[in-house]
Parts: sequence; C-alpha cells; structure tokens
Amino acid sequence: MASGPVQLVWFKRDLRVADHAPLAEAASRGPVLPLWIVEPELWAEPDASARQYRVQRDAAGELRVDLAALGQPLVVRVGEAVAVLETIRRTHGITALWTHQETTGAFGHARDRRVRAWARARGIPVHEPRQTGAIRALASRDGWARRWEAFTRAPLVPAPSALEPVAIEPGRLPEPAAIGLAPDPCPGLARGGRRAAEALLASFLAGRAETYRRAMASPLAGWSACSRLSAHFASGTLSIREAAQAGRAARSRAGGALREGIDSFLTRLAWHCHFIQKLESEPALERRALHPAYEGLRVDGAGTERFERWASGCTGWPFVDACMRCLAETGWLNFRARAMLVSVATMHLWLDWRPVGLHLARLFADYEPGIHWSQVQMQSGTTGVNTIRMYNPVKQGLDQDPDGVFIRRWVPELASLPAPAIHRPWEHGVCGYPAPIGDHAALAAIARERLWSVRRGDGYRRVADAIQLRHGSRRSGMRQTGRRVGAQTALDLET
DNA sequence: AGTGCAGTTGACTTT
DNA sequence: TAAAGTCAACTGCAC
Repeated sequence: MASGPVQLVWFKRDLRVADHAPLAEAASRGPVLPLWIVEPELWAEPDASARQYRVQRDAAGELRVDLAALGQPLVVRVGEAVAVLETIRRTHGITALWTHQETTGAFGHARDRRVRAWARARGIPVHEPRQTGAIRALASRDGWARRWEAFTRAPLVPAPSALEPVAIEPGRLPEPAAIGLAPDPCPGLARGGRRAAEALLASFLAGRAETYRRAMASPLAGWSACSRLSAHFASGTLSIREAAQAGRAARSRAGGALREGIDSFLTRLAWHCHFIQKLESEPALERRALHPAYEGLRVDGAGTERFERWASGCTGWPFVDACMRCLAETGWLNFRARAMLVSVATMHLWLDWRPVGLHLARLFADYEPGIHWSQVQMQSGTTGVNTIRMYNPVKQGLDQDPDGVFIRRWVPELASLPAPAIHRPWEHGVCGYPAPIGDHAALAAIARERLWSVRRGDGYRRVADAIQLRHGSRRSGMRQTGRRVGAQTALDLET
C-alpha cells in the first residue's frame, strides 16, 4: 500500500483503461491515484442533463471495476476540480497530473485553465496527451487528414498490468439528484460502459454494418443499422483509435455490402474528429454564428409557443414529432433526423440556433460539444460555408418512413391513419393531434428568401472564404480558379 | 411506318 | 444523404 505522493490520473470523458496513454504513462512512474471528479457546476450548465450523466456514471462504475481488478479502484469525488485536487495534494501529495486533452465548452475551458494555473503554482507537472484527432493550437487545416490517419494508426496503448494500491477512500458514485440534476426520464436510454461498447463494436463490424449505408438515413432502420457507439465515444469507453483499428481489421476480412458499410463507418470516424476540431480551433462556435452576417437574424424563441411545440413534439408535422418524441424517450436519433429537427426549428419556425441547440444537447445522451455545435450551425445555415440545407418534413417522412411505422410508434394519436395519409393528417381530419404550426412549404420559402438575401449581402463572400480556409475540409468546398465547386460537404455523421 | 404528344427520367441550376 | 425548378432526351401510346 503506497503512502507517498501519487501520479494522479484525472479521468474525464475517457472512462476506460484500454488505449489510455495518461494511465499507462503514470503507472510506469509510480503509484497511481485514478480520479473521476463529478463537478456539480458542470452538470448545472444549460447543455447538461441527467441522461448524459447516467451514461457517464455507468461508464465510471465499470471503470471502477476494471481499475480495481488492476489493484486500485477509481476514486470518485464531488466538487469543484481545483478544490478536489488541492485536497488530494494536501493529504497524499501529487507528483504529476495526467489527463487527456478535452475539447469542450466554455465551462471546461475555464476549469482547465484554473487547474493548469493551480498545478503551475504548486510545481506539479501536467501531462495532457490527446485522445481524438483534434489538434490543439492547429496552425492550418492543410494536411489534417494525413495527421488523422497517423494518429489512428499509432499502436494502441496497453492497459497497465497492475496498479499499486493507494491508501484512500474510493467514494461513492452519486445519483443524478444528489448533484442537483433535474429529473430526466428517458426509459429507452442505452446503458453506458465498456462492456456495452465492446458488444456494439463487435456486432456492428460482424454484421450490422452491412445495411449501414442504406439504412442510416432512416430513424427506424438506423436504430439497428448504425453502430450506436456515439455515447461511448462521448464518454470515452471506446477510443476513436480502437474503433478505427478494429474497423480496418474487419474491413480487410469483409466483402460486399459489409465492407462498404465499414468503409462508411471509418470515414465517419474521421468526420467525428473533423467536427471536434472546429470547436477546438474556434471555442466561440457554441456562442456565436461562425459567419457574423447571420448574427441576430432570428428570434430567440425560447419560451414561445412555437418553441415549446417543437421541443415537446407537438408541431403537427408527424415525422418531426415522431423524431422529437423518440429522441426524448431514448436519448438517440440518427444523424439525418437530428439535422431535420434543427432545420425545422431554425428555418420553418425561424428560432435562434442557440436555444434550439441547448434543448437538443440535453436530449442527446451522446452529447459531444464539438460535433453538436458544428452541426447545429451547419444545419441552421450560420457557418457561411455550407449550402443551406432545408429539409421538407413531409418529404423526409415519405422517404424515410414510407409505411408510417416510425410515426405510428411514436405518435400513437395517428395510429389509425394508413400511409401515406399519416404524413399529412391535416388533410384527413384527425382528433387528438394538433393542426400543423403552419404550411411548411410557405414557411420554408420565407426562410429560404431571408437566408439567401443575407448571402447576397456586401462582403458576405469575403468572410465566407476566410471561414472555409480556417475550418473547411480540404476534400471539398474549396474555391478553385474563382468558381465554387461543390459547396457542400456531403455527410451523415451517424455512428 | 411514321408522327405527334403527354408523361417520365435524369442531369443540371438556382434558391 | 436539400429542395425545387428547368430542360432536354426518352418512352409509350394513339392515330
């Protein structure tokens, strides 16, 4: 039992022992104190919710077991990060602080700055390797794809073979209510933790990926055809590198549709990091429109009737409501449907993307700030880089749920209507289901004209080109010889 | 058999 | 894997 100073490994959203460089490096240098800090202030942020916490708590519980098997269970403390670290420093002494770089919102940035300042003042070295393909202080997007390849092809870091026990009370994993989280019923929430991550990865690569390409656009088929690993990447129970290497190995053994599905999956792993890179390079992404010409364009909307109808799945557009209710009850929705929910809110209902994004963030059990805010801005057309994508809620329903199975499941008021009538209930007089907020085609036309008039404004293009240079993928969207080529990056990010 | 025409399909452009 | 509009080429049918 070690009694001297410890190598402190601070787990954040990297709740695993495999491919965990800080843990491995720390363990090679002396006794390790593995720590998970539950920060009530973080969980009080407007983008946080109990379902996200439950996923991370599941993961921390399994991590505690895995670390205990190595010799030292996960230590859990509740409080402000610097205060928790300072208490451990006083009682045990800290030789070095090991943690993964985290790309996250303003709270996390400020907290990491405080921790670094505290460590500097106490003479504690901080080691912070990265765990995604996002690069801190990136000078240029040129060559990013090559660096992502190199990062994901680096050897996996083996878990330490044993940890020397440290004399410390491990502490309990608090219930959501104990840290001030509001009740957040989510009966269909998928369990977090390493065991589930491994099972999902295996079943996806062994067969589910076969229908991935065709089915990922549908919220119904995507439920089983998508990898469903997003919450595991967000909590770190599986590293991107582990997934990429397992995917490449499975790809080499597979053929036909399975191979194509795995190819799409690997592409999306790169996109995952590509979007996190945007927030890493531009922390204001969660607060300000990337292209300032879109700032102040829409009404804030929070608390208005149309916002509440959208947020509660009562817009009167069946496919939209089915998607929102599915998300509320399960914490998951496929990428395309998420994009449509943003599109309807920010285009048809002309609501500001910030409150819209916060509502969705809380409903996403797999909330990943970098991906989320990049996507919310892209789908609401405020990046200035991508083509304006406006989804027709009826067409999407007809395309992705032609028989109405998904709508019937989540909007039981419409169960008696056959398809295709179920996609336009206002034409068939249904009781117990609201009339639509408006004529979606007319609302779309108004939004389209407003957004295109911004694009035609003076100086718009000059700013847009600068944004493309800073954030855009080098594969598409770059201006070539004065003419814009394929201004949109085609992607569905769902994993 | 060849012509005229309504309707469909797909490439492409615009918003 | 945006949607809607345009237009040319094509198809199938009637006569």
